Amino acid sequence: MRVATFNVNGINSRLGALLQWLDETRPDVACLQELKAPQEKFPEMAIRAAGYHPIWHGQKSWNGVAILARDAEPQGVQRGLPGDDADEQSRYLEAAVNGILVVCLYLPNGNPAPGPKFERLHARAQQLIDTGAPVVMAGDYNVMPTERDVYKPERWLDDALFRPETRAAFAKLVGQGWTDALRATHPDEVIYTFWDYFRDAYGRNAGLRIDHLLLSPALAPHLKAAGVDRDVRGREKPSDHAPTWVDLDWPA
DNA sequence: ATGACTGATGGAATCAGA
Repeated sequence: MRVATFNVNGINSRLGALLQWLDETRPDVACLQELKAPQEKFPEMAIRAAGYHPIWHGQKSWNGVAILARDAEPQGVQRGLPGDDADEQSRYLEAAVNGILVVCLYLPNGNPAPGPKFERLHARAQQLIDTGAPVVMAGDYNVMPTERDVYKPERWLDDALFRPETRAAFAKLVGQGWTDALRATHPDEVIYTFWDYFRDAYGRNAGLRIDHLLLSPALAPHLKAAGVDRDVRGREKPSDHAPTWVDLDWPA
């Protein structure tokens, strides 16, 4: 079973690229971020025609997240990160697919630093760990966990994505018992998931690893492989992120 | 230190992204 995450940076302007990638790689679950579309502008028919059952949490102008499930209906849908009734941003979705709880999240950028805190995500993530269920938390975390995950670490030291407190918050999250699937399967490799549109960042491989798939203790033993569909970033009219995925030994 | 590039909004110029 393959679970992927892809910050599409506008689902309607990216629809062709998204459908091509879905057709080529056929992930069983795809978590999407930055839909940049209100609820009623989600291209539901095109997604269904591609063989996927979508749930989504839209928002005008920015944000917006979706979970697409191939040949399966997502169950028990939860919209929004619990713990703050005043939070109206569409950045968090939960649903069960094939017996796995899938979390699709899009964490705030945080700039200008120091930016938002992680408390609410820590609390929810701990609750999910405590259930003992197989969980994958996939999405755009806007955090480079270590120096290996930035093309020029010294230039990012004072940026919210890489400041020590941000990295510490991510490390604390992982320390609850989550497995960073990309890093677990490629301990020493330089892997990026994002390249800025500016100054030919992709051509220079000036990238960041900020899209992550975290596996709960019940799911981590089923991890078989993980990777980045890097070539998608090099196509016409690309998102600035590339799709990132895990393959699980789990019946689809 | 700054700006470069892209999408959404709204119908030009500005904001947000990371």
